[in-house]
Amino acid sequence: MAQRQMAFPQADCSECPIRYRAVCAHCEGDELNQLEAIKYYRNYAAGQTIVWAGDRMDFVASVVHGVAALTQTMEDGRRQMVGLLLPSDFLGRPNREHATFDVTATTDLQLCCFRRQPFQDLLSNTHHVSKRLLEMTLDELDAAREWMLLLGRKTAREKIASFLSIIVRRDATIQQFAKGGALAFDLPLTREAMADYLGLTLETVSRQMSSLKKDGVIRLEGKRHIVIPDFDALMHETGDDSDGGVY
Amino acid sequence: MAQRQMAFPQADCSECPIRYRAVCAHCEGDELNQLEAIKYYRNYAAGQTIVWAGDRMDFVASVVHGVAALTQTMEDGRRQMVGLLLPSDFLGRPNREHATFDVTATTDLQLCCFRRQPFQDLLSNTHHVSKRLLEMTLDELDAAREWMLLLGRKTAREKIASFLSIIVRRDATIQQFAKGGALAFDLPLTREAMADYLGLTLETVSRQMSSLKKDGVIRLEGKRHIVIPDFDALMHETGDDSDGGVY
DNA sequence: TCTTGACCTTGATCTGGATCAAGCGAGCCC
DNA sequence: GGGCTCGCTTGATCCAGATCAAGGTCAAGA
Repeated sequence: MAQRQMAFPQADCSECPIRYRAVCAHCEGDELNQLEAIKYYRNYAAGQTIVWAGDRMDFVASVVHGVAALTQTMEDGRRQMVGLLLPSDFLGRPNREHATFDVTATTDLQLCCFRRQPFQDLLSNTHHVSKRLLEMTLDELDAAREWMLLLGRKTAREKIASFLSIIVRRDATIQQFAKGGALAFDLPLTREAMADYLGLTLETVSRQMSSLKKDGVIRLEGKRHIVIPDFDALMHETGDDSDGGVY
Repeated sequence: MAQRQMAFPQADCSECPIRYRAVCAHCEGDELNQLEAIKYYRNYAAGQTIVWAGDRMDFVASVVHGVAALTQTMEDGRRQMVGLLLPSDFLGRPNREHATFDVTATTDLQLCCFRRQPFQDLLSNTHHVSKRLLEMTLDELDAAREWMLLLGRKTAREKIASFLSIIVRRDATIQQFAKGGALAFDLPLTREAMADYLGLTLETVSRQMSSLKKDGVIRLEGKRHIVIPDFDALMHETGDDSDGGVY
């Protein structure tokens, strides 16, 4: 546990002109050209909606930088985030014309889009792309199941600690400092978006952040900048098995 | 809404000797022989554990009949169900040696198992099997996200109503009666397992079932047999959009 | 027939997080 | 500079669902 091993995802792939490691890591020659031909970039400002649930969606995409959220909203306004997309994550579902969830940019965001129909054609012909996509989908399913445990059974404090540790583990930009392995990063979400992620209200999020701060588990520099002096101490607050889980 | 269309999954595939529609629906000749060669059946009694999280798992499987549950348990005993497998559902993850979650039979259960390594080999060579598996995994991910909304934002009453409607929609054995379209079925889960599914305690499950009964939304014949006189009335209790959702 | 134990129901009470409400600080526009 | 608005914090109060506790039902087995 002392020498924690973290797998930082790489948003860019230096050999790949598409800069989209997730899909094209093993593409070569003709396949790359095909992907190049159907790709284009799109930029969104923080807070902008990319698609609404039910909208026609004529592309699939990969996050280049920034953060996007999938959310569901009930008729009376109750909202639940159901997906958080960080750089290199995949957005959209092949063989589905309409979006199932609202997608919004929670920070400034760049997407690398592929037109859906030709992308699907490529999928049919290129086995390793669909294998990769299956792998990614299975990983997302595992993440969703962890998230379900969080939503169903964890306390507010455990939810906050778990959320912070998830961000730390997934965000490639987080710097690992020398002294004592303290971690520092900016939250990519408002308190309200965190509440939607965790199934809480924004007031409870704020209170629990203050409480973790008071207890020295985190430091807050400004509203968004977090310093974690001792990652193990944070993990201890998550309620998860202490031994790092999967072996 | 009056003439509700339900897609009942078919557990058996009459043309398919493997009786496993989900995977082999479009397999022919040699592929079928390959699947036949690596398949075997296993039976479990209600309550039995199939694998523990972390156990080595040398097979993948399809549910032939009965119901299985994937659950996660925290150190202090809090439990959350994260998957519910009905007939024709798929169990196990290709390219993963060890189970991530506990798997238990919640009713008497028969699995059609395939040895994992040769199944993976088949996946690599047979495009339509891996395409089918991707499709199934994406469906499961969508289901998991609905489930997250339920866990994070719904009230106890809405959770129970949603659970019942999910069972009705997914269970192929449910009889549709002539008069008024009333539905009747046996719950495949104990109150405790329902609580684990919904992120509640078993007492709250029991109380809300009684409440729905008192209000005439459901009838309870014995502990487990449910009659739903008016499916729309039940749907109205779920908190979901009334118009059936996806279009 | 009686006992046992698994499941389930119901009542009384407690509490974590929701809700309602006020105020703060920092950018931004006039 | 003054006034806004947005994001956030903090306090007071409330309540849905948890917890604690008792008892009911039914099937299996002695």
